[in-house]
Amino acid sequence: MGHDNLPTTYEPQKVEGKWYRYWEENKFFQAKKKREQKPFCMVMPPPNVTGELHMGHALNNTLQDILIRWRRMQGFNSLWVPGTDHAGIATQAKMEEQLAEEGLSRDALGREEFLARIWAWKEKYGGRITGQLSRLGASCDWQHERFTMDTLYSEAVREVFIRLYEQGLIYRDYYIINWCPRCHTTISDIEVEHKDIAGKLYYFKYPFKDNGGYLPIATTRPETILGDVAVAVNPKDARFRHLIGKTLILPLVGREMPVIADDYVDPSFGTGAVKITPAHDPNDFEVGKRHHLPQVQVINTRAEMTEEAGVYQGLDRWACREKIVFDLKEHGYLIKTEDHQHAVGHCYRCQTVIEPMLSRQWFVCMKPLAQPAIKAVQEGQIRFIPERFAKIYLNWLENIRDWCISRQLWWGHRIPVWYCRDCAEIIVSHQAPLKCSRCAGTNLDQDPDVLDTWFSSALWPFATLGWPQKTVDLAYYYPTSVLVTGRDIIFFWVARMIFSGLAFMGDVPFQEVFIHGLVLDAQGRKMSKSLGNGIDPIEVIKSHGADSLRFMLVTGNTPGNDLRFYFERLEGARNFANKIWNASRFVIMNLNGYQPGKSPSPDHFTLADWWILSRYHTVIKEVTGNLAAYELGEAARVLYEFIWNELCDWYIELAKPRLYGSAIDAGREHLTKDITDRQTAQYVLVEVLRGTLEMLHPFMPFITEEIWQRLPHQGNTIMQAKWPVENVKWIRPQAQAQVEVIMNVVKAIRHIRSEMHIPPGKKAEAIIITPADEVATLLDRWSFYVENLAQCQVKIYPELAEKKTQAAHAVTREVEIFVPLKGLIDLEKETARLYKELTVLEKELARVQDKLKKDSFLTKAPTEIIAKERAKESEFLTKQAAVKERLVLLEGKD
RNA sequence: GGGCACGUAGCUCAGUGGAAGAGCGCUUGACUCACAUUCAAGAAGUCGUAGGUUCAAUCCCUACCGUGCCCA
Repeated sequence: MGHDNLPTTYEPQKVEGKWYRYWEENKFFQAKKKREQKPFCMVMPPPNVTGELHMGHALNNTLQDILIRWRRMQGFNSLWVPGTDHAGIATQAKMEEQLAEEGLSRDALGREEFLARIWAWKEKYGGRITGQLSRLGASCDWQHERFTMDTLYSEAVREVFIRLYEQGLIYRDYYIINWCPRCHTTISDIEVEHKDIAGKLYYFKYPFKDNGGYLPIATTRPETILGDVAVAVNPKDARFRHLIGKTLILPLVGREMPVIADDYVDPSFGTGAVKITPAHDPNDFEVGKRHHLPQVQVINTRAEMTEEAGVYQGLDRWACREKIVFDLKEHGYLIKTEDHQHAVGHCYRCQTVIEPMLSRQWFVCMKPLAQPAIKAVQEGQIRFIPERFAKIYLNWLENIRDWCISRQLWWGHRIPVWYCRDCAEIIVSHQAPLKCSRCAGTNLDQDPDVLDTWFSSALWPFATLGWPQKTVDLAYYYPTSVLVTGRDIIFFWVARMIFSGLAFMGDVPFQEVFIHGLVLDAQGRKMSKSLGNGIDPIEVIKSHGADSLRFMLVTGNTPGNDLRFYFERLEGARNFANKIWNASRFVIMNLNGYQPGKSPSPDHFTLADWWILSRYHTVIKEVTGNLAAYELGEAARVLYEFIWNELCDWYIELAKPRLYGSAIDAGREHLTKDITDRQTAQYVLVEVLRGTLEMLHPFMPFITEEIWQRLPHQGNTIMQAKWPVENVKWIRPQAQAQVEVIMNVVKAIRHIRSEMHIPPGKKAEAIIITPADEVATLLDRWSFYVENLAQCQVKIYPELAEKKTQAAHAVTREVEIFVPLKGLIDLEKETARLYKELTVLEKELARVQDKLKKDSFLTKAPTEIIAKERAKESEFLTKQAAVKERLVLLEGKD
């Protein structure tokens, strides 16, 4: 393959689409039909079918894609099930907005027509988000794509409802529910967001019927006074004990109501006397039930006052509040108002203040379902990563309340319940019954409501695999391996999948739950539509490439923690891609004479070869280990550093002369002229680069495929390359240590060059002093490396023959270096530099010696630590002596 | 009120019971034949505060301060 067509800058836009099509057309994403290998399965958290990809999706799917690509390369029969969710409230709300723009409403349209419109919309735009996932590189099996409203999926939902009903775990009852007046539906407890609001606490007089006195009460919601049916006090509260059983007259309304005693009342709050509104407050509802109080509904589903509110009927709840306060004040009932911070429930979707309301709804009885779900996590059948999320999960399930599952929406799974108009029988059935099972009447009405969207997504891990049918997929892939999801939906989704899986499959839905954080903006705020601070992943992909976005999202991120989106970091990722591109370009351009399939004899490996191979195998070990521990960011970091700081900065530089074939030093021609040496370097470069690209492939799938295809390789795609396996026989600590000696020398000479402003083009002389034969031999054998990398001529002596002042001095762990600089040495500067070094050395030395002086250290610390400290001491002493001697010389001459 | 997380270089974040790390930014020098989306060198941190455990603490424990999130 020619290299003329390789531009110096990597252009992701030109390659990403091509490879995704290639992978898809060749069915590389599809799980294998043969079930011989071990399975690895994930189900994708389904995004809203009509939604668009946001950064949260990008992060979530990047993490999943990394895992699935890695496991696939490891040889697991891997299935990643994609799909979308019908997202009841969100989708319906969007459709209603659209209708409003046309001057229409859902009521005007009617249920059938409304649903037809949503389906049409879904058909038209439903593929958008999946298309966007493709842009990201998601290697999910599109043959397995599911939608929560698919016919078969709907069947599973009905099956679950019916089974739970038959087990007595689903019931219909009157209860205080959370009503969103804007979404016009009930929502469950966890869909209510409690926010502290600066409100007021109003104190009113409630007069007694039989004398002129009054009982003071306090409330934050005066509009609910109209629905009051009692005032409660704590039975232990001495202030009020004598009043229990007396009758009060409700101001403005004139209703007679009792003073009751109930433990629920907190004597320290307000006046210690609490007005009771059973139809509009969950606690009051309970109190009302205990005391058999009536329930007076004064606020309707539009959050306006009902007929029961008398003259206030038709007023909006807030307007009514003002009016009531005004009227009570007029009539002398207002005692005072105080500023008061209190938590107010808001709809998680539209942020409207929730109205607690008495209503008849369907509920799932949670306690019996929660028990096994608690046990599964406690006993380790499911592991949370990071573990702390298990506590959050358990705490929630242990305090679980029944789940309100009916929603007053049209878009969703219709509740499979019919009511007989003639005998009020309730019929639960898969299909519409023809006649009543009790009275045989035919006047049947289906419940108008639909199920909470999460009721259906709770079945995702098994319904997508074919449940309730006993499919091959279900038997093979269930329980799935790991669920990857955001920490914001542990309650909504993770917990519900777990108890559903246990209830219907008799087994956990996944073995591990990998929780990630949220993507925040640069200021650390949550990305949101209302703030307008969202960043569109597709725009990022267009400008920087999907690989850069993925790499940026995965690095600098630790499990469970949030991460901030920085364009600077995105650029860093793009630069990394470019770095890889150019390193590969270098290798590809230097493959003349490369012999495929021929591995050189180990005799031909140079020190550099042993070193990089040793490092490479260490990296394999680290990356694989990090992936297994879900430390994806750490794995990415290891690869980044290996590629940039070792492969590029050192190995490629060391390999250059061997490849170019031009002798740097005539005396060492044997090193460069040797065709075998050239081929050895090529071999090592190709092996290490290809293997590294393979490890990087899960993180940056596109660029790695593009390059891999251009490198000598076997197979059709990097996706199917075998994941590199660490081989300890290649790990050579000695080679690593030796290269480190050389690197230290190179760095020291470069440092001198830079400090002394020796022009880069100018060759310097480097006199290396070392009494150690071993080090001298090493540096002599590979002086060519030092000369090449530090632009100098190396001379090695056991000791300094002539003490020169006109030379810059450096000391490494192993050697002393002098760079003679005739007339170029600024003695003052050099002396200052040495003093600084001496200070540092003395500080370090003092610390080490203090340690070594202590008996407790010598007796209690492990021997290897003591040995290490002693080695440090002698090293510092040597260095210190060298620097001191140098200073004496320079200052003496001065 | 309860719980959890975080507090490390100017910024954003890794990390570890035994000599403080990266990226970006900053300073200096260089268009060196893979790459200026680059290379080389450098400055920069009482690892939130106070105690405790330990031979040894940035890391473990306790309290406190600050920030964020979740639950009630």
